[in-house]
Amino acid sequence: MTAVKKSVSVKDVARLAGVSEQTVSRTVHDSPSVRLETKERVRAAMRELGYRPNFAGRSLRRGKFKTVGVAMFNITGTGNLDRMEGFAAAADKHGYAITLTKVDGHPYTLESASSRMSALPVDGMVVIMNRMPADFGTFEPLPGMQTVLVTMLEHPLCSTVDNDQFDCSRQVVEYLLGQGHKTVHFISCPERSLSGMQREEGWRETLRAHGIEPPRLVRGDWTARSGYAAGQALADDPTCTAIYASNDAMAYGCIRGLESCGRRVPEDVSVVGVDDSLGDIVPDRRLTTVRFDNKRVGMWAVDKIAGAEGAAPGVEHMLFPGVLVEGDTVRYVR
Amino acid sequence: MTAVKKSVSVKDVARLAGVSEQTVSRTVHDSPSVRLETKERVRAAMRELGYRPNFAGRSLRRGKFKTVGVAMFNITGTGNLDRMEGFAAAADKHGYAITLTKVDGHPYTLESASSRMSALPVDGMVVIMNRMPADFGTFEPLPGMQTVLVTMLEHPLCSTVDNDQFDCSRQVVEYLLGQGHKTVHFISCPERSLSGMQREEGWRETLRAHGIEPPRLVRGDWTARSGYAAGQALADDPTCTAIYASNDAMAYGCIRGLESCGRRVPEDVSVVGVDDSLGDIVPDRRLTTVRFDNKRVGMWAVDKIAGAEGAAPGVEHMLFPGVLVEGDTVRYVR
DNA sequence: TTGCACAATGGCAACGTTAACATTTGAGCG
DNA sequence: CGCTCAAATGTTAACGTTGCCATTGTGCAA
Repeated sequence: MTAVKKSVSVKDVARLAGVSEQTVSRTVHDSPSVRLETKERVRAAMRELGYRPNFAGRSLRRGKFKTVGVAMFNITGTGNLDRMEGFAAAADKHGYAITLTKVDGHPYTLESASSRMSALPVDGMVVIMNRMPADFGTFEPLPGMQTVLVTMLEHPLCSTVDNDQFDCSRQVVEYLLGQGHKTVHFISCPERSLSGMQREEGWRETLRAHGIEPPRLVRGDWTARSGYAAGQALADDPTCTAIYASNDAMAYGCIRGLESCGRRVPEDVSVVGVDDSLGDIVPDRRLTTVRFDNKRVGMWAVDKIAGAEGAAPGVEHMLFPGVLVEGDTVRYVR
Repeated sequence: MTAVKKSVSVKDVARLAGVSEQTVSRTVHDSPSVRLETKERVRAAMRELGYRPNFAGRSLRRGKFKTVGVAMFNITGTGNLDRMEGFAAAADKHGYAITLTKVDGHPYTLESASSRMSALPVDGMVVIMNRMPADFGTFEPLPGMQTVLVTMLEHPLCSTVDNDQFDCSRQVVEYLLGQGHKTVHFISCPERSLSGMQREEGWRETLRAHGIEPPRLVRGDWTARSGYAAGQALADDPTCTAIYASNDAMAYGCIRGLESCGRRVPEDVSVVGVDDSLGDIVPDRRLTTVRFDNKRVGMWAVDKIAGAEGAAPGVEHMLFPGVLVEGDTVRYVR
């Protein structure tokens, strides 16, 4: 019946409860210096009017948003769901919210992500880097806006966090060498992928560190189909007894490709993947793979921003190692 | 050298440019009633001071946040990534941002999602419903907060949008019957999944509509492993010539399970899945499946909120049909 | 009785922005 | 030359909240 007032403010609550606006504010924040009885009266008034604090007024007054912005160049990508889970969990823990932004600006630059964020109500920002931004070297974060990059590359002005792709390859290669293999073949990925390139580099370096010249790699495109082709291409190479694929889909494709040429896994060839993404999809095999904790990466990024709380927080770089999970696709040789 | 001022406001820019604050504001919004020359001077001042508009001040003044909140009970779930892509894309289109919130409140209720959102700077909210909230029937959206539920169930007070799971099953069953099969077996999913239950209902109803009594279903748990078991369980049933699995992982598992018992797909048994999620993972088969456009669902939800722009927008219910994609796992019989 | 500490509450101002209205300026015209 | 009209710019107030300081009331020691 009554006209719907646009929004209920402390003033309305104060009037109804017969107290000052300040007392309402104090009640909202459960200050100890308000008598319990008064609080009750105020709370009743809030309930009756359906009061909910206005975020804009509060932020304006406090100069803080309690929100972390997440900029993604492309949202669909392995691990993003888990990372988001981590963002959301950490934000929740600190009483923060997450604001998501898709940066499909054609210039793939940190600057475009940053300027996109600058107009949003955020106290800090996280950028997920899948590829190499053109301005990585020169980028300066917005003053007062704590910026965390999700990447292995260290940045002088921004904190960074990521899975340790290099170490991942080291683990895999040394594991396979430890199983008696003389060398490890590699199925790589498109060259624009940062994490893929780091896996490739880790593979190469680790082999070299063991005095083994890396064999010619086979370039895939993340899909099982490309892995299948790679498997067929490697099937008649007698030196190929161990294959490391840059993700699980290619690893699985590779297995099927090898099998299509009469090579058995793991009897003839051992195969290892990365990502642990096949668990619920492939029923009859347990792929040996490396499992990353993307949720933890996401949590670290948000913790870094939300946990800082004013205290000037230094630039920090964090790498989380993956865990090699043994399945049934690797065999000890000789 | 100079002390860092906390934040640069219109006032500072106005002073430097020698104009009023209002003119600065007008310049920010590129109003045509400011002389080009003046605009240039103001813009120069903004650049020099590094001005960026304060979101809180703006929202407070306007009473709008230009932000849509997304509440998820669990972030990790099939299709969520695509839906988010849709949210972000639509938000972008309208100049909106997306605020993500994980509602892991133990009461699985719309009320808890709603109250979680009420403290955030959002103009409307989207709730992704995977299961049935306890208060679905009684829930009332916050006054002034347009609420969209992602679910097939229609709600009297909230707009809803989802993939048409019922129609999906109808398509699959009629397609298989059209291929000459006398009946269609079904591999279902955990009973708490709303979409799964709707697929199940669609399967049952469509068979009945064709005068066929649905055979006993096999209950799975979304994993390929459960599909594998289901395939083995159905392998020696001579009436079973067509199997419809509630997702692709189970469908693929089922195929392998059947094969492990000497039944060939599609020669002996036809298999259809749902989700089109195997494309990049399984190299040697093209599963016949139903493809949903989750991005479109996400876009619709955000469009509904961001596109309304004040005009009292009625409650609306939208279902998007999936598309049956023919692969090589179905065969015409007799 | 006075003075003092402390608990509870109120008043005021300011955060940054912009809608609404007010003012100035200059051009065009009879 | 006075008039109107429009373009360009300025002034004021208000959005909702909360930090700071002031005020009132109450019990207790001096």
